[in-house]
Amino acid sequence: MYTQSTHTPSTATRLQDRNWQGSARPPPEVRLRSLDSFSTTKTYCRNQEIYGQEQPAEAFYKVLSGTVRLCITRVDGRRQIIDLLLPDDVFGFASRGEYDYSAEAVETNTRIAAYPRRRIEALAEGDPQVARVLHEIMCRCVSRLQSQLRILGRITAREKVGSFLLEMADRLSDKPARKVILPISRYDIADYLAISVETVSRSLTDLKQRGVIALVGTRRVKIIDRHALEDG
Amino acid sequence: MYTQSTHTPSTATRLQDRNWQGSARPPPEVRLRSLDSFSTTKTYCRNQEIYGQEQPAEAFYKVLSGTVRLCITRVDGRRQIIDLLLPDDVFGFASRGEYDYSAEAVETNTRIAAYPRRRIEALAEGDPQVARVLHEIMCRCVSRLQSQLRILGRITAREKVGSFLLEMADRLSDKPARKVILPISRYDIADYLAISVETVSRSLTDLKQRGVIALVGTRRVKIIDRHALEDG
DNA sequence: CGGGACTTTGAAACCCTTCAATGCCAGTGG
DNA sequence: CCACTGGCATTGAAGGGTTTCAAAGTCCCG
Repeated sequence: MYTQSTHTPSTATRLQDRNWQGSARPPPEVRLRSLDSFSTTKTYCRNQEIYGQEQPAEAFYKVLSGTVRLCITRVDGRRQIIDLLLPDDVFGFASRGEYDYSAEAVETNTRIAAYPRRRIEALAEGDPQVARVLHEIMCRCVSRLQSQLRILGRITAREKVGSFLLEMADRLSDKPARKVILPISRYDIADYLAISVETVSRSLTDLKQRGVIALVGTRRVKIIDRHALEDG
Repeated sequence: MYTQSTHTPSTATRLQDRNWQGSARPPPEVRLRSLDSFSTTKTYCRNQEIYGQEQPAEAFYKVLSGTVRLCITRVDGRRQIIDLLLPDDVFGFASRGEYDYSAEAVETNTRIAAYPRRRIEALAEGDPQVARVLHEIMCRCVSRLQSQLRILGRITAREKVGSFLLEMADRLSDKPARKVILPISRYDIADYLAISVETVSRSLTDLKQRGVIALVGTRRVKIIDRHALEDG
């Protein structure tokens, strides 16, 4: 089902490897090599569950490569994607001891690092740097969820799809990019934006015909008129 | 415009005053009286701004009484409410040093405690308990935003309004309550659920006529059929 | 080369938005 | 005391966007 490997220094991954933001005085770069000795890396298959809803929350996870979706399935069978995790994103927070949503790998060869919650939290008790990094990670998570709320709050499907494309372009690249390779299918986009698959497809076709974007195949998107995407 | 008062022991408020959740071993109750000596309490008027978008993020805030909305106004003039803060909720996190949204008091006599960010973060550096509480607060924030995403992800307006009523009932009371007093107007509900005011009104009327809820005046809602509200 | 999943397109029904008007209520001033 | 005003809430009707159902087209992988 999956391959598992203990962490090795050469493939070192850190829970967070960036500057301490949100603080007025920019502190030195925080490298938490100490955390990596606790992490375990697994490779997941397409659609494979990383953890299930209502399972005890025993670890934080960080996406090394690939994409992860947090979902919930309603009683009527409809699926909702609550969050989409890209490389370097951290997930697995739970405020009640168990996960509120299930986490699934989107594609085969999705590599995930798992950090045992208790050990990390115990570490944070003693090491302010660890606590600080945890805090920044949470801030990023909040920021990501707020962005998604802003997208879901838009009125028309074209606006939602347009904002989604921009969001992906920004998150998948360090600089403002003109080309995006969509990490998920139309179905996933639909469940992420709370619109039907057909509407997703029609919106993309619409944006293409308006000359706002260009499509190469189904996953490759070129952003031609960024301003039009922002306004809807 | 507002009244300001330094903190006094008699009206002691804590940044967080609950058990450490999300951990396997339940630790003793955490009372952070030390943080309160740094907090400043202000009373805000109806629609008064607590902080503005893109202002430097200099403090965390906790709602003591009343309601706060985090909003953004689009270029087309439409307003979106990204988050709704009720008593005991903490807000004001920023991942880039400045606030992403503006915060406004909903009603007159909204009391807010402000905790200077730098001092709290400095405290957290030295006191693991502070860091721990900060972490739990962030978890609650993430949980709240995910709930809102779940609501915005529903299809029909009736489902959205129904979920919103349940959410308010759960958040405004410790136990599952049958009666809710809505803290915000129809306009605010509309901007929070990303539907028009008229649709909010029609949805409520619809739910009333189906016997799912009862309305006393415009703000008082009695939940009659909780199950129907959950399913939509 | 075939099967299956994914994507696109069409048409009808439905829901929501928009525009418009009315109703309601509290606060204010005559 | 009453009329008036402004903000909020409700209701109606028309138009437009989205969902749903259906079908065809495309891509990928075994």
